Amino acid sequence: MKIDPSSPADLSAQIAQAIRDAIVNGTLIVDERLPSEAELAEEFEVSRPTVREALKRLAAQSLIRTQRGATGGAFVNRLSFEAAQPQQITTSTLLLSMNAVSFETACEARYALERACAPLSAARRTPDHLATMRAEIHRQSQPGLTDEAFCASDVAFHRALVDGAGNPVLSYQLAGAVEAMQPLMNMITFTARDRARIITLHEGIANAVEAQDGPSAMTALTALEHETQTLALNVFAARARVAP
Amino acid sequence: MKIDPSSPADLSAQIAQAIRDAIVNGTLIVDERLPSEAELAEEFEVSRPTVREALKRLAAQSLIRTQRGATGGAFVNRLSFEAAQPQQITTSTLLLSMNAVSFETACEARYALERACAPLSAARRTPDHLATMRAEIHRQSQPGLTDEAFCASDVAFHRALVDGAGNPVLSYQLAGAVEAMQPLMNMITFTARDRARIITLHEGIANAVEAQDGPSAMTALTALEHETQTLALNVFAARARVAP
DNA sequence: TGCGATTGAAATGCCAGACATTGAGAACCC
DNA sequence: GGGTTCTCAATGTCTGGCATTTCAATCGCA
Repeated sequence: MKIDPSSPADLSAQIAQAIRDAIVNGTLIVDERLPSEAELAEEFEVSRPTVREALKRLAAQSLIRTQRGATGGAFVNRLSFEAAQPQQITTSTLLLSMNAVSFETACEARYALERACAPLSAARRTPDHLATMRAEIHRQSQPGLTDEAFCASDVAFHRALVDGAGNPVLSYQLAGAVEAMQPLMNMITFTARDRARIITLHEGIANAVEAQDGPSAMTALTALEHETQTLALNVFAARARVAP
Repeated sequence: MKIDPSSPADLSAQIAQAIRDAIVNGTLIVDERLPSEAELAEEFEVSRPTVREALKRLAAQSLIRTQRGATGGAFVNRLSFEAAQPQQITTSTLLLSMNAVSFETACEARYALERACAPLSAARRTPDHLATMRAEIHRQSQPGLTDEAFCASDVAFHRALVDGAGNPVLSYQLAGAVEAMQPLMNMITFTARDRARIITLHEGIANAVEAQDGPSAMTALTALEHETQTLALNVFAARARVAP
């Protein structure tokens, strides 16, 4: 592992990249302890603060964890889906908000991905997943629910659907798309009639998944997408008329 | 923005989180300049190295960029799909390798997601996307191609398919899944007959997309998934017999 | 001999101060 | 007016040090 002191890039960035490469290509394995900060500083011929900046970069990506004390140090982290999830959601949220991604585009992507899960979820869902879906539908029909709570329940419902596919890779990818859309969804106010229609569609999805009928689930998801798109269109149009 | 000096978490992690929150909730907007390191140090009542560690954490996630010189400083980055892509791929790759995700699971997820893109891509693909797909098919049929090059071309083919959907959110999510699988795919050696079958299936996909026939594209993708799974199964079984 | 308390060492977390380098604008000279 | 130099603020880096945490070895005592 070597770095180029004359490169225009920061030394800490180069060091971080060198260690990252070592982790990705398997030179450093999970739970292995890295040399101490002082040793790394000597190896790369830089000072300790520079090494520390590099290690913080890696810690920000959950690639390493640090432990204090005599047997402490920096250890290669086993990157878990749970640990990677929040970062992916933050990134996805910012991508949507900073790139002026339209509601339409985000919504289309989300439902396209969900339809991909539907057949698998229909085939493999456990009673647990079904119970969660039914519970969230019930919550959504409670009167007096705020729009935020309604959206949160909606997310929980869809996550149960996705998790039902029993494929962690799918769950991971989908969670980013679904959760990242929540800020956009929260911009919508739902009337009682809107909610009723959505709940009916949710019930259709739950029924299809319970009957292990993948195609029906996909059809119901398409209907829900159409409903959501129409709803958003109306809300945004109304808002444009009031405050142009 | 305040931090808790008595918290068990690192000060630099707390500071990074505080700034991250400010970016996500819109308190800090794109291209806005953060206070200088010295000012941040004073505001949070910590030293400058601590502030720097926090900033490096954010830089590692491409949330900020720094510029030297008199008018320099740290600026909120416009997070682009292009900048987020490499990080997502690194994370996905490590998730697969560190969590012993089976080839079967990863492959299933990948093709499920691609099938989600197929109808959109069939409807919207441009001549450019079609040309790329045809070009990659042609490359794959070259004799003497290494397995790595064949896989790389395979990835390029599928990326063209996904990009054809014209939805950046989908492209972003899919790129992670497709690219992260490359190391797994590279473990497979392809015989000439394997390649011929794959190329035939690729041609079927390209034809369906050209004819704007979404359902056929999905069917062809399913066939390709089945082919890939069978192939992998045989390769791994053979390997297990040779070196148990 | 056995066990608890003490101490030592190693590591990270944090700080103060300083110097080097960079880059943009201001001031200056021709 | 145009090019050149100067200035200065900001980041990048280093030195040295202290604080804190944690484990392990050692010591003391029963």
